[in-house]
Amino acid sequence: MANERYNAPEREKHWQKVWADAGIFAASNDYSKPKCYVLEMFPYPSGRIHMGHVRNYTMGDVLARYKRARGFNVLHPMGWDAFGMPAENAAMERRTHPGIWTYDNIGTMKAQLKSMGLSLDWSREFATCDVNYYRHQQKLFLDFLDKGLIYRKSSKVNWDPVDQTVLANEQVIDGHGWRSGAPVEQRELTQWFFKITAFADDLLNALDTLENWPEKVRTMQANWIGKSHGLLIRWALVNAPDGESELKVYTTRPDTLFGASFVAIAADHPLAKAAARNNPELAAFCEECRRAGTSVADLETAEKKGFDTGIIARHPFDSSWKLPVYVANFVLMDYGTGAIFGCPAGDQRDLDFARRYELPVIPVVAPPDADPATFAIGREAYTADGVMINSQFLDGMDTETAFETVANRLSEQQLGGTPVGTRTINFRLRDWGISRQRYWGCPIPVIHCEDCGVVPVCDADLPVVLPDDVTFDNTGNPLDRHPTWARVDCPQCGKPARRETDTMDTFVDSSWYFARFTSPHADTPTDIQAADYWLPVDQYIGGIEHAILHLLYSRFYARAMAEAGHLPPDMKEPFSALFTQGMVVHECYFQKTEDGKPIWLEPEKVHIEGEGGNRVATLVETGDPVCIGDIIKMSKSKKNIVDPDDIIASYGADCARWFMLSDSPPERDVIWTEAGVAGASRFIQRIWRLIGIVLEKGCEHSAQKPDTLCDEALALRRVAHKTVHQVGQNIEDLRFNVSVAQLYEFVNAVQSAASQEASQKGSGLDWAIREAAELLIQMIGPMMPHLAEECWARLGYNTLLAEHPWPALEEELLVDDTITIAVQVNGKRRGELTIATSASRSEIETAALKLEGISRVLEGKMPKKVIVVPQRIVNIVV
RNA sequence: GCGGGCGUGGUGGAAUUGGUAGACACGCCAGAUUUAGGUUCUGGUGUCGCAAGGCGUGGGGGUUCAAGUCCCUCCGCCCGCACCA
Repeated sequence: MANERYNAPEREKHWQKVWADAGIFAASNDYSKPKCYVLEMFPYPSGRIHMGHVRNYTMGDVLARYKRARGFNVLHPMGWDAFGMPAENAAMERRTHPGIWTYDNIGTMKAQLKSMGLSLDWSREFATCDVNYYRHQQKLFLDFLDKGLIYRKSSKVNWDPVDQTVLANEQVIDGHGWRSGAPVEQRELTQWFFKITAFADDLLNALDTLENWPEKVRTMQANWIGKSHGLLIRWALVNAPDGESELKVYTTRPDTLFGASFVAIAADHPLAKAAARNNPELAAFCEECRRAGTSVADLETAEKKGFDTGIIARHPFDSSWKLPVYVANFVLMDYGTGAIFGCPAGDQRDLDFARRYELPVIPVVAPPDADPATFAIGREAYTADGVMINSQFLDGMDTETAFETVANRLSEQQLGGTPVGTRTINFRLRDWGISRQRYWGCPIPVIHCEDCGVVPVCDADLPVVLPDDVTFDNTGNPLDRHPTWARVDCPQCGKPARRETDTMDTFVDSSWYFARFTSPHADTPTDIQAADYWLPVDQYIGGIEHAILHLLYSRFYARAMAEAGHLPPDMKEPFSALFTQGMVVHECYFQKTEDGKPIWLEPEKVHIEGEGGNRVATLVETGDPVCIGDIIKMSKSKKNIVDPDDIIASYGADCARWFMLSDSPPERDVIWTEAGVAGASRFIQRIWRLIGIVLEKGCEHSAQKPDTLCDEALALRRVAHKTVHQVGQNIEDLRFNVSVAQLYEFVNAVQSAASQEASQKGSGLDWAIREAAELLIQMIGPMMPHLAEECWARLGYNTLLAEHPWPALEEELLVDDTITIAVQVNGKRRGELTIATSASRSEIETAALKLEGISRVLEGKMPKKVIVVPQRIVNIVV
């Protein structure tokens, strides 16, 4: 028996069935138990799972299994982020329905996830395209609308004229639609918006409370929210069209007001539009501005250009000081007021602009160490703080004082009966436009009536169900083309009216799924008691690519849901800890065509020999040479993909899981290699053999702990219990790679103890080896659950390891009687000292000075100083 | 430009948060066993040196009894945002 290999694929299926039949991974509704909610970002059902999923879900599963063993009531659910454009595109290509494609994929991927042996509570599974999910999303929409958290406005959108749909900014590539390739147009459309800006300050401030989030994500969100303190200044205008008398300008640098040499407005600014009506040249310039500037490359190379409108602005502190008003291509309509005052000395863009149009450059802030009399601006603006110069009553002040002084003066100064300057806080964050002209999304539950306007669908009429009889043989939104679906009577006046045919952005679906998992079958969106118990998510795990959108939207949703009574009132942050895992990367292989273009090759088609820089790749079939490319993220286009199914079928899920946890720290990219998988597989067989050896030793499952233990036995117990302690701690800290290393080390220790022939009866070594083996199996349980379960049974247990508590530590074994520490002379290691752990400083010092190697180095010299850090180190200074 | 991160053997990476640098794994070398099939076992493996011993965590400088870890500075790489007034 012991010589047989462990047949992972076969035994894994067995244990998966046993777990499923026992139903042990369903979260309990016993709210008196301590809870732990472990969640990995749910997948989009694109077709098949990939190695990124394997890594993500393995990490979550290790934590879930570990927490369960530690006595927590664990919620570890899974679902599907199932609405979205790919399903519609697939429907168009395959002449099928998006729902059929989506649910097919879910079926496939669910089977794949099950083959990984994840401890998921499948009883809570849902897809966001299930009516029973999106009906509640519609209810949330209506309640948010009622609370004033949703509004409708006309806004500019990216419009793909071929696909007849709105595109998100991410879907516009170099000014062209990512799918159709058509030049994207800007269109004014009336859209629904979520008032995320109402929470801007809270979303920013609360970032400080998210201690268990990566610093990077918090910074990215803070930058995205983009809070700034400034002053709104009203400039009096002369010669403006339509008798316009003033222009509002937002600035964060009112201190530089005396350095102003022009005013600039965005091409879309109402004043610009008004001025352009009687000025074809200006109109053409504005049009040019609108067209440019979609791609990153454009922005980098774009020169600062402007057009003098002929309008004059009067300086707030001196009405005789007249500044030209330009339309400028670098002023954005949707930030601040769409208008700036240009201070060339203090802003690089303004300086570039001023040099081009030969406008004055007046230095107003001098560096603290510069001579104010001679300080001048050359090619670079001075943007840092300093001392005010050339600024009348501000001269000599520091930047901050000057800011305050200007703000105070302008708030007292009047223009047309109201203050010229108002202190303002400005955010970069925009409200979230959620209208999409697509079919495969959650219908927005409102009705448009000619008489009553926008009328919300009554609660009783929910859900607004997507019609199944739609066609995808044309572009645009199939809901618009449906003959009857949109026709409905107005709930208020009863006259014929029309349903909203836009659907919600799919980011809405994923903004509250974590809350729905806490009561997936409730008749209301959430069950407050369940939500109160389970939320927040204790550990959320997913990719960094969601650092802003998904994670910010979810934080907004938690607040909005609390306000609408769907979450406990004090619930704000949905995810108390966030972990962003690295990608799975793989070498890519290619051959070159005659014109030098690469033809990418699947890894299994390539054979590699040699090592390091001498590696040679050839085509398996023909032996033709193959080029080895970079190590990059697994992707279909580069074909550097390894299919999880293939690995699980030949090596088993435990092997894939173990490899994913080994070596690379979880936040860093992991390189998938054949050698690494083989190593993991060898380790599985090694554990299997080790258990065989332990069983042969003959120590019974039920054997009592002997009264006396030999030194070897005691030493093994010490190692075992220390390892249990450390592996547990490292799992909690998500340092899986370190846990893995400790387990390797432990297996080495157990194996070497087990191979000792000297273990006589009565020494207790047999018993200690048996204990160590059982502890080993319990420790690998969260990581390689099938192998562990199999070994657990082999060791004589007829209970499930998956239900077994984490081993209890014997604290006294964590501390050794003796310890070996380094002895340094002048900071260089010259010897080692093994001494009682409890030894005093003077005992350690005496023993260290007596060491042979030390006295030789000292050559009789008297030490000047001896530093003793008990249990750490001795350093003798001569 | 702004922000975040990283730099340790041939490779992935450890290092109790200032205390024996290179744990563990991969790879490689030598030997043993078996030699059909991702074998197994033993030993070695930072570097220079026959050795004693030097030198070693991107470079340089500093603090300290002691620095991979802290400070300054320079270099290199990766990621995110980007005309944000």
